[in-house]
Amino acid sequence: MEEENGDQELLFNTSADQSTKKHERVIIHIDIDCYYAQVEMILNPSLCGKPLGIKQKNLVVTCNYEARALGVEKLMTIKSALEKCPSLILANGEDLKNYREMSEKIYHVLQSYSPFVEKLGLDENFVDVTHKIMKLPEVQQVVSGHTFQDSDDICACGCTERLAQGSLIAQKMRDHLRNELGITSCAGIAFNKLLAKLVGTTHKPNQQTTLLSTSSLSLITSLKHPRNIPGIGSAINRKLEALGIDTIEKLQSTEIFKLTEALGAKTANQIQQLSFGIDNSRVKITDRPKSIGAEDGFIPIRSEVEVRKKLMCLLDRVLELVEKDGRKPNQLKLTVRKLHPSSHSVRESRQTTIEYATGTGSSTNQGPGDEKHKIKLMTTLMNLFEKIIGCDVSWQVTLLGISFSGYPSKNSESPAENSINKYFPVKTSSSRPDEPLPPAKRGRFDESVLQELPPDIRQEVLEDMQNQLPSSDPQKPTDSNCPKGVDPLVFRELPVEIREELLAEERMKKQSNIKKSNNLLQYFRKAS
DNA sequence: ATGGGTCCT
DNA sequence: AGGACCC
Repeated sequence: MEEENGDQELLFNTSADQSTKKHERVIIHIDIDCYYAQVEMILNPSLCGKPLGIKQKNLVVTCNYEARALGVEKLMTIKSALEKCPSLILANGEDLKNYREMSEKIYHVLQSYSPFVEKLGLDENFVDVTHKIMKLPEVQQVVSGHTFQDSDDICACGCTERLAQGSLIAQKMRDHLRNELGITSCAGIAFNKLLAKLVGTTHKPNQQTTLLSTSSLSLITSLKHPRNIPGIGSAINRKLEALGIDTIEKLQSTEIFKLTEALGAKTANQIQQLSFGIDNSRVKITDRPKSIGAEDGFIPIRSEVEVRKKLMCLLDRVLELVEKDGRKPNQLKLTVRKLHPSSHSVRESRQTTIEYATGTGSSTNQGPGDEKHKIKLMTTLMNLFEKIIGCDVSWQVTLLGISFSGYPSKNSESPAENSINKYFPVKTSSSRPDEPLPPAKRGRFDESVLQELPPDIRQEVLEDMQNQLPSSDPQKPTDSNCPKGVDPLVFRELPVEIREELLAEERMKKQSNIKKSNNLLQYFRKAS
């Protein structure tokens, strides 16, 4: 069972730094260049070559590179953008329909390279292509595109070749997007999601960059400020600043208990790992949306008549999306932004269960049939509105949002005999509860098998694989999984990379019945 | 901010 | 239901 690479890698797992299975995965992050602007230029090619800004309300939310060359920046107000660049052409980007459509086309192109595609917003995708990496007869280490900070040393785990191959796949993806959709993009290639995303931004636009594993600390510390790490937002940043932590290095070296005090154990560990470039989170296949909604912000309104009008408009927009989706939601949420007398605004929401009448298999199309339905929904929305406004005497509302959720989950309760087991009958949980899959076989499956499956079953299988693979599972929280035989108090005080290393070894031991422990763990064992 | 989304508490 | 994060 452990044919090729199993034994020898495990037996010579000596270096604390570049060891065995550290960089198993190959992750590609694809980021479309100035997304909204590109879509508008494709829809209206006469805009090409001219400075173009996309506006929402009184903001330029993004702009093309011609506009950037003239000083326009993202999130400028319309006013200051036009002062900077009087020749700026503006397109309204409040209706996301066209952007959603192109986003789905992009997703489908990427899916043709790997089933493991995760969307982040409308213009970014992570793709896990680990299973596409081949053992090549000859050493092939030509990287397509840029390499981040070329360095001579080669990681012992063999990831250099894998990442080089990943860069070739990324190049093919980007060529495909360009040729089929006319879309230019950037790509980052690395062994985890964090680093793939970060390295992709080092050469923009329309370029790609590969991070070799030996440069990962260099990349992450080049960000300088913790706030620049995806996953560290404004709230965490405020707390870090209260601790005087304003560089990545300080975040790396802060005692974990200090971070835990301020942020809780889970977040503390997560962000300290991020500060070392460690990110074990999986690429999660993006399935159908869990919520479908629409919002509109506006100058303050004060009457229920106006609220009703706004809600009718929003409801029409969101019902169109829900109808297109085809599923029947059973939850309806209203969110309201109230302008508080004091000056700043507050969002509140109320949710309720509904019976959604139109949709799926019904014979009614967009007809008078669902007028009654809309009226019912309007009634429940106004009831929710009252719950929020309630006793307020002179309220002012500056935003309304409607969102439908609670869609049926495909994986309903008893898949017992019918689905996965039919295709993989022998080795599911029943026969040998504690026997893990051989490491060499994990993550490598014959895709032709997948192609044969009915689409719904295929999705189920892929999700199942993702959920079962221990190799790339997010780290379990903290001290509770201190390795066996190690003093938890000692464990807790160790630097995060060492803890990571110990936990990785612990996981490997559980997976395969390794006999010799020529590794870090033994040094931390209590004498027995 | 804008108009969306996700997940965690 | 709110709050954090992402774009």
